[in-house]
Order: sequence, then C-alpha cells, then structure tokens
Amino acid sequence: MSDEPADEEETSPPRWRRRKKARPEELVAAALELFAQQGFAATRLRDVARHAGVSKGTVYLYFKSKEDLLRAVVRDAVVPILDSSDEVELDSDASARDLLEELLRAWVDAFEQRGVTGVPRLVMAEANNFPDIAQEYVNTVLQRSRRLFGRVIKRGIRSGEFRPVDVRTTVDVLLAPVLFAQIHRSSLGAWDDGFTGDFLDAHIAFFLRSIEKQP
Amino acid sequence: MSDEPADEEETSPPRWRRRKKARPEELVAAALELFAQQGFAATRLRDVARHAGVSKGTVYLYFKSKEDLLRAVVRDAVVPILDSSDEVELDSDASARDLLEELLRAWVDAFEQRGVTGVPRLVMAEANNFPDIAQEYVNTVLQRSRRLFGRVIKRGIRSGEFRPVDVRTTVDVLLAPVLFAQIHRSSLGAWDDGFTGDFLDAHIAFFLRSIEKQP
Amino acid sequence: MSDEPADEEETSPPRWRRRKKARPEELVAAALELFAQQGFAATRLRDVARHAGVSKGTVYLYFKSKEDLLRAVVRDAVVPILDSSDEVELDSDASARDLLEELLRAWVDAFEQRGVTGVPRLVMAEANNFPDIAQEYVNTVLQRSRRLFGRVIKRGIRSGEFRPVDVRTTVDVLLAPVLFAQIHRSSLGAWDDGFTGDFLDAHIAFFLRSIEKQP
Amino acid sequence: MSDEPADEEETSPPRWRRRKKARPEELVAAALELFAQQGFAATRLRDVARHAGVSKGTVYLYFKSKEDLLRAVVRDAVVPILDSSDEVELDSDASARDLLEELLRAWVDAFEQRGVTGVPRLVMAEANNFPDIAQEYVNTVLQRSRRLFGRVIKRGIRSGEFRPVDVRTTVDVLLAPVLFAQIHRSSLGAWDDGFTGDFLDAHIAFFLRSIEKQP
DNA sequence: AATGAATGAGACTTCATTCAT
DNA sequence: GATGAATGAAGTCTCATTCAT
Repeated sequence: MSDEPADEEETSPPRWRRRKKARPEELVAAALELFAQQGFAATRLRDVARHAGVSKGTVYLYFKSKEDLLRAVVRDAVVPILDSSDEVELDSDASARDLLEELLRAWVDAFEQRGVTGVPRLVMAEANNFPDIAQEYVNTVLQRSRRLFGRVIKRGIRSGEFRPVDVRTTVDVLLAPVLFAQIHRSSLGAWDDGFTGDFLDAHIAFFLRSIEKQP
Repeated sequence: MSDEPADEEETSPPRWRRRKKARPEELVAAALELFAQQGFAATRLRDVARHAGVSKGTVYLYFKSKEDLLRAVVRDAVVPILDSSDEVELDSDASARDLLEELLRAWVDAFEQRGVTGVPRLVMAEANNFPDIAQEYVNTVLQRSRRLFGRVIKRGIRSGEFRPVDVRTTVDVLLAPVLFAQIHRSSLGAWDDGFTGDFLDAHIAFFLRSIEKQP
Repeated sequence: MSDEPADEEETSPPRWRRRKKARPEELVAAALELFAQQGFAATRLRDVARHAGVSKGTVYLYFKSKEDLLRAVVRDAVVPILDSSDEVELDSDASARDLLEELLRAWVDAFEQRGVTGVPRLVMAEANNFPDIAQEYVNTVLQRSRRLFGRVIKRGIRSGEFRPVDVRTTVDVLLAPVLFAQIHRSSLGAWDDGFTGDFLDAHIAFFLRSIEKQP
Repeated sequence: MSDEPADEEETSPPRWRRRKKARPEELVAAALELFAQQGFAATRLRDVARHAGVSKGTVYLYFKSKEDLLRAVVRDAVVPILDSSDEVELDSDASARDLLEELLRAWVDAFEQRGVTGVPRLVMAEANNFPDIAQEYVNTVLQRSRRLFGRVIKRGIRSGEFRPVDVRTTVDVLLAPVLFAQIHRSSLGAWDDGFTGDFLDAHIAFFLRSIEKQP
C-alpha cells in the first residue's frame, strides 16, 4: 500500500538524503524561528531554507508558498499545546485553586518547551494581513484557552472556593498577563527585563487573592 | 480692485499647495495608520503618500527613509501621552485607589484619542529589526509608565491604603493587562471580541481588591 | 533698444539681488566645475545651483534644461580660447619654430587660466549622448586648432625651416599629446603624476627635432 | 544511440538555460559595450541585461551592484593585454627600434581585437567617481605600460641606438598620442576623422626620428 | 526675479517563485 | 527528490523639472 521503495540503502552514494518525512518539520521549525525573530516579511525564504539545511527550491516541494509556510508554522506550533491541556483538566480532582495554578504554569511551560513563545506575537503582527490565520488562531488558542480556564473557574465557583464572578471576563483577566508576557518576551524582552520571573507568581497570587472567598 | 479673481475664466485649482509645516504631521499620521494596520514591511510608501494626499517623492522631502518615517511615527505617537500623565499625578490629592484608577483610565483614553492604539503592537512586531526604536520605546513608555504608577502604588502603601507589596512586580501586574488589551485590539480584535469593554473594569476591580488592605 | 528698467536702485530692501547679467555666467562656471569633476549624469542640478549661490528653480530661468546648461558650458568654455589664438598668429613674424612653441604654450595656458581643463574630458565622455555638442566641439576646437597650427607648420615648410611633411597628419601628431595631457590631468591626474610638468617641454622638443631640417 | 532528440514532439525551447560559467563573461561584455558607448550613469542595467540576453535579476546573481559590474569590466578588459605584452619583449632580440614599433602596434591591436578601445575613456570619465578603479587602472595599465616601454627605450640607449634621454618623460611622450587616439576614437571618432590610420605611423616615425642617433 | 515644495518617471535592487538540470 | 540559476514583479529612493508663492 506504499509506493516507496523498501528501504534500499545501497548503491551510489546519494548526493542528498531522502528525508521525505522529516523535511516539513525541519522547515517549519526553521521558519518558526526566523518568522518569530524578524517577522514574516523581513524573513527571506532563502534563509529559512539554509536554516533547515536545504535549498530554496526544496521549500516549494512541501509548501506551495511562503504564506502557506506561515500557516503551517502557526498551526503546528500551537495546536498540540491545547490538546494536552484539555486532558490535564479532565483527569484532575485537585482544588480549583491548585488546578488553576497548575494548568496556567503548564500552559506557559508548554510554549516554552516547544520553543513557540514567539508565535503569539507573530500572529498578532500579521493578523490583518492573513485573516484566516488570525481566525484560526482565535479559534484554536484563545477560545480553547478560555473554555479550558473557564471550566476551572466555574468549578471553583461551584465548589464555593471562588466568588461568583462573570466567567467570561474573569478568564480574560486571568489570561491577558500571561499572553502579554509571552509577547513582551519575544519582542522587547531584549531591552526590558520586566514581565518575567516572579511576574507570573505575582500575577497568580493577585488573581487568586481576588477571586477566592475570604474566610 | 480686489485682487481675488471674482470668477475668472475657470481657473482650475492648483495641482498642489505648499504646506511645509503641515506635511510632516500628515505623513506621520498616514504612516501610523498603515503601519499599525499592515505592519512596517507590508506597507508601501506609495500608499502612505497617497493616504496623506501627496506624491511619492514628497515623503522624502521630510523623511530620509522609510525607516526614518517609522522612527517618527513611534516617537510622535507616544511621547506626548506620558507627558500629560506625569502632571496629573502631581496635582492630585485623591486617595491612592482613586488616583490609580483615574490615571489608568486616562492612560488608556490618551492612546485612544490620539489614535495610536496600534503603536505598541507595531513596536513589538519590529523590535528585533529596529533595536534603537525598541530601546527608545522601552525608555519612554515602559519605564516612564512604571515610574508613574509605581509612585502611585508607593503612595498607597505609605498611606496605609495598600498592602506592602513589591512595587516593581506589582506595577507590571497592573500594566500587563492594559498593554495586552491594546495589542489585542489592534490585531486580533477584528476576530475576537475579548479583552474589551468591561475587561478593563474587571481588571481594575481585581487588582484593587488584591492590593487593598482588608477592613 | 532694451526693455529693462533703467537701473533703479531704490525702495524696499530687495530680498534677492537682481543680477540678470551675472547669473548665467555664474551658473555656467559652477556647472563647469561640477560637470568636469563628476561628469554630467553624476552631477545634480541642485548642487550646481547651490554652488552658484542660487536655488534650483533659478537655473531654469536661464537654461531650459540640464542638457541646455551642458551646451552652454561647452560653448562658453572653449570658444574664446581659439579666438585669441587666431590673432596671435597673424601678428607675429617670429620663426615658425618659435611661433609654434609660443602658440602651443599659449594654448595650454589659456585652458589653464580659464579653468576649463576639464572640458575636453567632459565632451569626450558625453559625446555619444549629445551628438550635437560633440559636433560643435569638433568644429570649434579640433578643426580650428588644426587650421591654426596647420598654418604655422605650412609657414615653416614654406620658409624652409621644416621638412615637407603631410600637414594634416602632422598637426594631429602635434596636438594629440597636449589634448591627452589635459584629459589625463582632470581624470587620472590625482592618481598618476605622469604627463605633467616637463612632459610638454619634452614633447615640443621631440616634435621640433623631428620636423626641423637638419643643418 | 545519440542523446540528441532527433525531432521530438516539438518541445518548445526552454525559456532559459543554465550557463553559470558563461554568464559573467557575457554580462561583462555587454556592460563593456554599453558603458563605453554611453558612459556608466547613462547606461541602464536593464539594457545591459537585455544585451546579454538575460533578465534584470540575473545580473545580480553575478555582480552585487552596478558599480561592481563596472569594476569587473575595467579589470577584465585591460589586464590580459599587458600580460601578453610582457612576454613579447622578453623573447625578442630585435633592434630596439623594431621592438618598439612592434610592441606599440601590438599594444594598439590588442585593445582593438579585444574590443576594449572604449575602456580608457570610460575609466577617465568615471575616475573621480570611483577612485579605486582609477587607482587600479593607473597601476595595471599606465604603470605597467611605462615599465614595458621604458625597458625597450633603456635597451635602445644601452645599445647605442637611441640618444640618452630621460626615460620616464620619454615614455610618456611615446604613449600619450596612442592613448589619446584610443580615447578620441571611442568618443569624437564619429564626428572627426583625425587621429586614425596613418596618424599612428606618423607618430612612430616622428618619435623614432627624434630618439635615434643620427648617423 | 527668485524660491523651494511638490511632482512623477524611472533607476537600482530584492526576493518569492519557477523550472532546467 | 533536490538543486539553484533564472525570472520579473514590485519595492525604495533619486532627481530633473514644474509651479504656487
């Protein structure tokens, strides 16, 4: 059911490697790094190719345009993060407070570990030029994040841990600082050392202090 | 013997007028709008010129390059805002709580009224490509904002209204949601209706509830 | 026979001077200097104007285009030189040898003193782009020079001082080194110290030694 | 078993072919022709490209700027000529007189055959705008020529054929007319028929007559 | 007469994309 | 599959020329 030759190592030393599967990922990774650093327009496809160790033409074997590559970058970078988040919440039976903190930190770490901290800024920078990407990002990241943390907050309210707040607005209050920290870090971070380190701790502390019922 | 031609043989309106003083502002305004909308690279100078009602060449009478125009946009857009903020705080003898809220709302309104909500996103998008602009923005906006609101928080602590918090971190907690709302609004705002309207109210309420001493 | 107002000094302090007569000369002088230095295309009209102490627009009061200015430069720079040369020869009754040397040195000095050494190179550089200028230069400079020195050589032959040579070719042999020295000086002169100083002496000596009858 | 398609189903000729090796030479040749004809500034890169049968962008695959192309033109055009000249002199045991004439004619022919007669004028026209090109030209052409013909003259002096002259100055006297003829030909040549044909003969005759000892 | 702001054609150059190899 | 030479549209910027002042 596959038409690819069965792994023959053999014969003449191949001038280039056959990496049908790995190529797209490597290209997306290279593109992610450069797009996030310099922006979409300022990044030359030649540099993406070089970064991935291939030549310019090769990019077009896997992506039909630079824009298409951007699409792939955003999609690949961001979807898996929330997939895992969804599961965490389901399995847990911690207190709402602990769950909230755990999920938020996991969420931040996930961006970190996947090296996609730069993506939110990239998406925001290009939102007006690529509406479909913006729309997709809103759907897959913002909305899903809101639902995820909204469920946690609702759980807290239901259990009596949290005050009865407006969930929709409160979720935004919870998420905005985290999103901003990501954007800041990948842009002005080099020139400004705010919004890092214990900023997150402080934000969580402030947030919890406000939402929790006083004893 | 008036020298204004009563209604001569249909003198066609002059092809252009001299507006040496007004031009730079008009150009910066046009550039601001387009840069903020599409980003720096995606904006063609031709469109900026057209938007300002002049021809391509005219831009170069006032700015020596596209980059120079960007610099002017960022500088002009942002400096005046904080100038006024500084004064407000000095004159007031309101409670720290009221002052904080007033200043924050004034700050937000100032961006709004000057039509420069898009600048923060623009600066963040291009920070890595124009380090000096990033640096200047950090100095004139972030640092000054921190100092301004830092003073207010310190005042609240001194007066006993606020808990004794770490000012530097707390200021960031206060500002991050506001900054994010600006960025969001000028980018994903068209596809996502979060972080607007009572988001600011909620944030202020949450923040104050956390920082104020309980009775 | 002139429609220009008769020299009224008078009234309001003139913001600019009325220099109707001097202007064209000053402009031509400025253009000469810059064209000769940088070439026609590389010279900006703005610089010519500034050099002459006027503004860009003023150039167009006296010359209808940049090309027209070039034409004036070439014409003005070169015609007077040969006018004076013609007279010298007529009045003299020196030996052909002395006359030849005197005229040649006078000719070189004339270019020098009028500061138009750069013109030959300018004309040659632009000959193919401005055929009419080339044609005029050939007529007014090359041909007239040939006639002038041709007459001297003929006189020398007639008087028995010089061998009977082909005048047309011999004139070219006489002139070529001088013309080259001018061109060289205004171009490679800054990087090469040849073709100057006693080069002219040596050339004249060589030339005379060849053309003079041996005793 | 020839691999040339006999007459396949009318494959339309490829839109372009890869000629990585040949391109630079073709471009330099095209640029030489146009630069020499119209000058550097007046020549549009588009025309150079068209002349070489490629598109605009291709020029930039091989030269990083128009100026770089000019550099290549000057260098390629001129260096090989003197390389061959050097050898000629070494091998010969002709009389100084014959050697001198032979080398001079060979020198002239070399420019002719390589089609680079226009280069001296080009270099002189642009000397002030591109000092490094001027310097290189002086070093590789003027100085080497002086050395070459200086050796021949010295040989003639040593052998008693020539009078003891100042070599440096004499070389210039020998070369100036030849250099001028080249410049003249590629500029005013179309409007003036001097300095061609037997001009060179006459110059050589005059020069030799002056430098040779009388019997 | 003089100015210089404004124009707009056109130059050089870049770079996403194609395609011969 | 892979390459990179070649393309050409499109961008930034310059500058001769015009014209309101």
